[in-house]
Amino acid sequence: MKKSKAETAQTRRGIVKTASGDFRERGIDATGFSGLRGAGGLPLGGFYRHFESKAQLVAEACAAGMDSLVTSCEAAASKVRKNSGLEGVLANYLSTKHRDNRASGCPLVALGSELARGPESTRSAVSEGVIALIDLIAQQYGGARSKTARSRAIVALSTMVGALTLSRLIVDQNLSAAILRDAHKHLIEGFLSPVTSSRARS
Amino acid sequence: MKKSKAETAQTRRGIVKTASGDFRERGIDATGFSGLRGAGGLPLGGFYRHFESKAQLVAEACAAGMDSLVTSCEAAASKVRKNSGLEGVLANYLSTKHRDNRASGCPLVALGSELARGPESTRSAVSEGVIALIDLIAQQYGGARSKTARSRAIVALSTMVGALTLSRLIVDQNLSAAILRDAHKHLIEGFLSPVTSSRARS
DNA sequence: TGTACATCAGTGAACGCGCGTTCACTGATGTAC
DNA sequence: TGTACATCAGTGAACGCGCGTTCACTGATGTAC
Repeated sequence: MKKSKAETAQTRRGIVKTASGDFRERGIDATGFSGLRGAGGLPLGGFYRHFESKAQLVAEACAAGMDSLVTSCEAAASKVRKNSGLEGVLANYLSTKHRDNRASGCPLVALGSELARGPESTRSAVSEGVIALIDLIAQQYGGARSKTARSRAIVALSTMVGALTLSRLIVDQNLSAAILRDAHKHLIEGFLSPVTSSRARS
Repeated sequence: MKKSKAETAQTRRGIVKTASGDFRERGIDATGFSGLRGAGGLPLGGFYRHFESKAQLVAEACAAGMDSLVTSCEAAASKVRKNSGLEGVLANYLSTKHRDNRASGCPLVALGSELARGPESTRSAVSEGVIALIDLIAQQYGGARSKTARSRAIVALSTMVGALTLSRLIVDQNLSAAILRDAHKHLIEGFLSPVTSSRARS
């Protein structure tokens, strides 16, 4: 039974959305079609009416995941006004809540090592998201065009990704939480004291 | 045909060693027994004379990978004398050579997202390695006992892991290299200017 | 030290299972006239 | 606007494949006496 164009588009969007969460939750390789079947429980075969292959779904799901991360960071950045947007972004990203919610969290951390081995189609979609994040953070540091602001943003994003990665695999819950706390504190302090470090060079 | 105890131990070590590299190169899930077969090309069945399951091999291979990372960082830290050990560690870790050699590189980055979903047996082995790395870096910052040195070490390791992760998946080679460069520069500058940031707090 | 036997590392075929993908089929949707 | 037909989203069984694991078997090693 054929569905209307509107229904078809909705089915497709549902598949991408649920797959995006499923991949982050359980990993790409480890998630089979039986594990995802999007909105309405579409069976195995119908999948190929919407996507050429699993690889194509992976690419779209990763792109969607990065989009939603960028969107939520933008929202967090604009909500906080007393300090700066960075505080809002960090409070979300470097939280135990984020650490414990893989499915709706940062795809870079949830899928990082799988993505690095993935096809370029996926990696280029994710790369665009990374660049958008760098731009967003650089804006908090004084402007997406400024070279130093971009460098600081790159380092900040690296610290965020690394800290969340480590906090997810460390068994000791105290250390896991300390990693998030230390990274948060460091980035905020570094943000409040502009250009201190390079002056102190020997 | 039974082998001598010495030969048996050597076979086992060979399996763990090659598996450790193979897992980092292609991922744990994606590497089947046909893909690894350690020293001497041991066939599928013989594997179970040495290990209870694939999971056990994974845990041992990850532990071995972390051991070799810690060892190589210790060596790098003690080689450099003019600046400090940190410079040596960073020069190795945040290099394009490390980025392009997954099989012999940092397991945290090569397997990070897979490890986070893995069993506790694997994660606790890796956690020990992380703690050893934090200790090693904290020593460069002034002592593994000092609380601030440990915090700085945690942040530094986070930045290292995140920067390498990002540099591996970014498609644009210029940006990929810039990420490593920026992280390296930031950590060295931060190292040379102790305790600047917290004083500048508003 | 020499002999008899138990151990167990290595061999390679076989197992069930879930994967990604293909297929013929269905019937409502959308289009041509 | 009404009818006739082509399109194609969804269905569910089936495909080949490689996975992790098990198995009966082999023969040299290591041990008991």
